[in-house]
Amino acid sequence: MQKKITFDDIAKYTHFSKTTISRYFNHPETLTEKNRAIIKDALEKLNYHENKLAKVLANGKSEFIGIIVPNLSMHYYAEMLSHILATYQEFGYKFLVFESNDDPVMERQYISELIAYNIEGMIILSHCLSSQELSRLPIPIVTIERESQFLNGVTTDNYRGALIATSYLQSLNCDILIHINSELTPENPDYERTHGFLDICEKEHLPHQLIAQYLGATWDETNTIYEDLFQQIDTKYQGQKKGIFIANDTHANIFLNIVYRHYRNLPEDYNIIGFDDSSISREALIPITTIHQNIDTLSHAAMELLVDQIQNKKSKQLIHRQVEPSLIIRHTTH
Amino acid sequence: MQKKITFDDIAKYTHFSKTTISRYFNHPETLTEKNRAIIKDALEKLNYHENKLAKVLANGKSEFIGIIVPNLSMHYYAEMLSHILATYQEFGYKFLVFESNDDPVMERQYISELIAYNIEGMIILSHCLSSQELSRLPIPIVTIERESQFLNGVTTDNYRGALIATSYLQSLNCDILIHINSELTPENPDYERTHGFLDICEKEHLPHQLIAQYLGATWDETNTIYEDLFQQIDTKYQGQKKGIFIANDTHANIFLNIVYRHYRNLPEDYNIIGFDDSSISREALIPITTIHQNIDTLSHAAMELLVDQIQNKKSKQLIHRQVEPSLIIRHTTH
DNA sequence: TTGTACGCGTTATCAT
DNA sequence: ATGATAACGCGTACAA
Repeated sequence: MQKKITFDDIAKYTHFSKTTISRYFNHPETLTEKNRAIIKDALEKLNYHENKLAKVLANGKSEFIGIIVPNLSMHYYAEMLSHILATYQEFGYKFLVFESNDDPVMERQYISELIAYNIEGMIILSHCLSSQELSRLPIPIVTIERESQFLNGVTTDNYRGALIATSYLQSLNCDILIHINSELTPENPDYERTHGFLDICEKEHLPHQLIAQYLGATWDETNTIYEDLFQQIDTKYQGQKKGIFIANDTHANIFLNIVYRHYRNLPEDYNIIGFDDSSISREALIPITTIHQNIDTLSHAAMELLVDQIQNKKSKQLIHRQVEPSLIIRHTTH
Repeated sequence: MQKKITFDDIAKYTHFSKTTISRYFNHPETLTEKNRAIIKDALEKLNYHENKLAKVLANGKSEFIGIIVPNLSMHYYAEMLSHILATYQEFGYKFLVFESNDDPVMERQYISELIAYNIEGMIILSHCLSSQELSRLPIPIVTIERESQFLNGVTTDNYRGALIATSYLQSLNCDILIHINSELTPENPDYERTHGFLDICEKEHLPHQLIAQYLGATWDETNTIYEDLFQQIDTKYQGQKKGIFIANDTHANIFLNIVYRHYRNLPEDYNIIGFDDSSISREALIPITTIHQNIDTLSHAAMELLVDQIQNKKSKQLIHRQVEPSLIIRHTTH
């Protein structure tokens, strides 16, 4: 492994000074064309590779952004990370990635590691540290789809999504509208799905039931819970046309499979609608009608917000951006 | 945003020299307990945060590892990334992540960015650059489950996995054994699944068919192709007990859904076995029998290999580690 | 046990 | 248009 080539080497080789070499990269206009060519040549001959760390130390801009996701086993987060990484093309920021696994202690450690590397900003998707705590950190932060009272953040307009889902079920002339979700507090953006469902049902006086309860932490547990829920719903609303709006696509898929296993079919009186438009909704046994979350727009908006904060160090005003969801009609609604 | 505190500030505050402050972190034994306390105190009072970039510049160890995945939409890669990130706890390395999306031009750019940040090593899961090209880079590299002729790498023992799958189907007294996979070249580790299948079938004189063809690039395309394949298989082997070993769980799930939609059931004479033990195999309509790839072991082995290379700069000998797969019997085999 | 002086590879300021 | 010199924040001989 040959010794690393530095500006000094190039300088000696070309009989210029280090400064001129630096300028070659940062202000090439100020060099004569001839000298530019000479330097270009030397760079190739000596096989120079830039050292960004030295650059960072000298000018302070690391071009790093830290990102903390709760996990990568849920496609939702994996897909979000994927879109965030893709913004490299547009913004040039590199990403240092950590998985929090809902451990606040580890998350704090990750954050201090990140800060030690002079990251210019952070994107938080995990839920285990409050926005209040995070807001005290000395770097720009943007959250995605999480509690964000004290921080800039982007979320899907979940309230609107719930409205779209519910009124679509209504338009299908369902006899009973059911929403299944976890018990949530209003700070959580997901709560707006429940909120929207209830609002429209009450305003329009639609027969409805809200099932808000613990829905399991593992797939098996969730499956068991939904089997139970299915029994309840199936007997309670026998013969009625049911419109079931479920918290997310993963759960909708579980429910769909249970119904299908029971009836060897999805009966006409079952209408299921999920949320997220994640891959499972497309790849399910019967492609699932769902509310599309524009993950691409979400992640791009997050990066825009963050880059803005990084560049204009001012921005006292909190910004919360909402992204419009849309209805994807597939085959679990008739 | 207050000015950043440095060793100099701490030094002035405590009337020690910078060196002593440095030693506080790197060789605390050499300080008296009393002085350690004084410094500790000052660090807190002034709210010091370490600057790892400066440290890296001074001592050359960035504690960065670069990692390039093909994408994160396939759970396989997302899960692998997840396990690799988790090794932070054991090895302390931070990860700079890029998604190649099978673009060799971008991948080369990512790599030079990574090298510019003095990464100590790289883990490659993407397929678009040959191990020969990669082996010319001036940093330690380990590959996971890909062509690795000129580089250290870890793979699942796919040959063994195919043997296990096939002989399990044989033990079920199938009349015909079928393997569905893409057309692969022998350098690709996945080829060993086909290789193993053929070997055992021929050695034991088992009736078999190999379907090796293009299987689609999008989910829709793949689905269409498998619908076609199902028609062929279903008519050709009517009444026979079929043992179908499919390239991976995602495809196995697609095939399962097609069969189920057709028969509203999985008939006794259909035996399906996937590969990977990815989440979809557990969460399918009927949990899918599959070959377990130990992703945890794979990623850990990869990190061990890499850390080894980083520490002992020698290692001329190429190392290829194979990880044992195992059979997970679920409900698509009878 | 502690301090001095220099190096790591850039950028920035001020000259020329 | 180009150069000399001093940062950036920390590690490490070597000296004391």
